[in-house]
Amino acid sequence: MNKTTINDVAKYANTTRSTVSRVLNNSPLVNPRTREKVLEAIDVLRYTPNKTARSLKSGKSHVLGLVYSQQQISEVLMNPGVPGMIKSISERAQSEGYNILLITSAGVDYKSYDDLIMKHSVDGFIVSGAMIHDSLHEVLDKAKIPYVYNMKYSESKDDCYVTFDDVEGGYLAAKYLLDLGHRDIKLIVGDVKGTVLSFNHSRIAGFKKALQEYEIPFVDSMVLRTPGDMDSSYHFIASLFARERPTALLLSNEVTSTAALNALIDKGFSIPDDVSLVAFGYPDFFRYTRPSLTTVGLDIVWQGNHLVDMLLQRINDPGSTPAAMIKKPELVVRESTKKAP
Amino acid sequence: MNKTTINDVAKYANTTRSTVSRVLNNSPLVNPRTREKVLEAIDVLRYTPNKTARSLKSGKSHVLGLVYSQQQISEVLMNPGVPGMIKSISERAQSEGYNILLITSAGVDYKSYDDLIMKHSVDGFIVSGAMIHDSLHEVLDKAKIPYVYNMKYSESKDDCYVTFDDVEGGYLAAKYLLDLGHRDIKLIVGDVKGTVLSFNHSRIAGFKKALQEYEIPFVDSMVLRTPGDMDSSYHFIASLFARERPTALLLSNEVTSTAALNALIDKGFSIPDDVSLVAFGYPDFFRYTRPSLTTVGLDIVWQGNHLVDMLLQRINDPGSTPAAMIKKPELVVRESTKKAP
DNA sequence: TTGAAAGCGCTACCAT
DNA sequence: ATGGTAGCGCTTTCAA
Repeated sequence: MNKTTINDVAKYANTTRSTVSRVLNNSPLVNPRTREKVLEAIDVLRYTPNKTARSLKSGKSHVLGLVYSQQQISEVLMNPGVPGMIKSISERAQSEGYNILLITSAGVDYKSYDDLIMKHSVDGFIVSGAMIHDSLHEVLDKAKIPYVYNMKYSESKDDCYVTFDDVEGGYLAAKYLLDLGHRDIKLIVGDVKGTVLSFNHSRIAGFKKALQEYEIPFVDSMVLRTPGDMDSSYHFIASLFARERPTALLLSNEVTSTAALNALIDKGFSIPDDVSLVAFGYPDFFRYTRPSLTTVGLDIVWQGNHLVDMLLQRINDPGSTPAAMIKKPELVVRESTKKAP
Repeated sequence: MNKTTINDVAKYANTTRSTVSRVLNNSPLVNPRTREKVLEAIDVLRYTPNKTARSLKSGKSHVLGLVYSQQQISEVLMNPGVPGMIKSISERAQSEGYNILLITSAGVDYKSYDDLIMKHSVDGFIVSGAMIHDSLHEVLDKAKIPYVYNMKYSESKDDCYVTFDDVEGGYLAAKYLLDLGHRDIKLIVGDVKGTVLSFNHSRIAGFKKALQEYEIPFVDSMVLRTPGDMDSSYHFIASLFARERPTALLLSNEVTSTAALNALIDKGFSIPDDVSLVAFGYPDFFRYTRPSLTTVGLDIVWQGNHLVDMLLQRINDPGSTPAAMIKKPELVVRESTKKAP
């Protein structure tokens, strides 16, 4: 450990802690000559201020907690979109003078999670949570710790989140397929502990809206649920196509999309000749599958950056409730879609 | 912020900080009745100890820094293996009572990096670095901050790292292809700022060893360098096959492998009928390509766990230099390899 | 312009 | 078994 403290610097520069501290904090209340001496001392002694002491004094850690729910971490961290978000969050945070503490144990047991939150080691949380413990926001609110979500999580009006317009996303995708003449379309959504997540509800709504424009009645069997992991999804799609022959699939995430693609290829279906595929997710990922997939692209870099910005706003101006940010997704047409057969 | 401090608890329980502290730290030197009262106070007041204060006192932050070099972060964080490693590192660390601080700015400029290191906010570093600043370990050694690498980085004997036996990996892959009758094999390695990384040197050595067993002379053109990003690699492979027709490729990472796979498919080559492919990397990733790829699998979960363990050993027993850990990779045969045409 | 001193929340040593 | 107190390294009044 570098045991050089502010006192060592003061001694070397023939002054006191107070003055050194002023130099460190760019106070104008210090004689240029003294400042010189102090800076020299800092340089010679290779002194750097102890961040922990500063945190204790200021009550701010300049650390942001990035929370992944347990169920997310198992599948989703493998997900190509997540590292991109981690990267954008981390880099934005660092450019603002904050570090990222990665928290992946959330939800394992509630108590440990609570503990972690309450130890004051972070100034706020970015919660990336499909199925975060329900009372999480109560705990956070009670503790007055700022937080932001990557999706609309509760129905509470003053929720802070940065996410995408999934109604629009579902609409865009469905309309595109309908335009191509598809009529037997399945929307495949992830099933998390028996629940359909809010963004999937939105996509379903967008899907219905498009159907309505085409005066096609919605029937329940147009929306199918599958567990989120690769193998389950694979078998789900394979057995679906053993029974039925929809002409187009709307896939709600990267894992399901990959699984569907593989299952269809393995069963001898041709994409897009037999089936058209549209995937929701990280825009670039599906450039690198073969065939490349038409994608409702979610701009994860934008999301990561704004999650940080919004959280910092809440931290710097406690009590403020920044308005949720919602971005329209963009349809990227690639090789996996064509006119209905 | 939860402003409840140890003093509040002491007051509520009609005792002093000292006693509360003893209860918190499970000291036996406290009357059961008093302990009860204190615990009740803690419960009622929803008190949790301030981690920052503890860190200041103890000099330990219970935080581990996970450093990604700038050049890695741009491509490699997108890489499916990296999230797996983050996950395993993070979970192991948490189970040992440590948190992970994600540092992705390393190398942007050396000064900021140095700063970060010196602020004492972490107890040690896990450095995942292809091209970490050369003098990094000098800085760390001078500051007496423990660290571990995910690869053999310097030639120094007492280097701490957890990595894979890449000589064996190169050997396994080459031997397997030679056994299948391949004679025109190219080993494609990433070129990082004009340098071939040590693990690739090892793979080349393993490759040569296998050739030797088959009494095939090694020629330089058997090893080819490509920049690490997806698009460059793609064009590199495409133009290679415009000129030559090797019957087998050894691909040194996930990005290059994906690029090669796509380039070959797009140019109309059949895998494995025209070309056999062997990829180095995260074992599961190449299960999900089509065709799935024969892989020299690197057990990233093992690596992540042991990086944490080794770092904690250095932290808990300063001055100790745990022996490097090296695991033999495993060859997973899948669809991308067959007898030479 | 500078220094002295208090205190952030906690632990640990020394009394009692 | 318990309380008083010093001090971790820093910032920030308040005085000088």
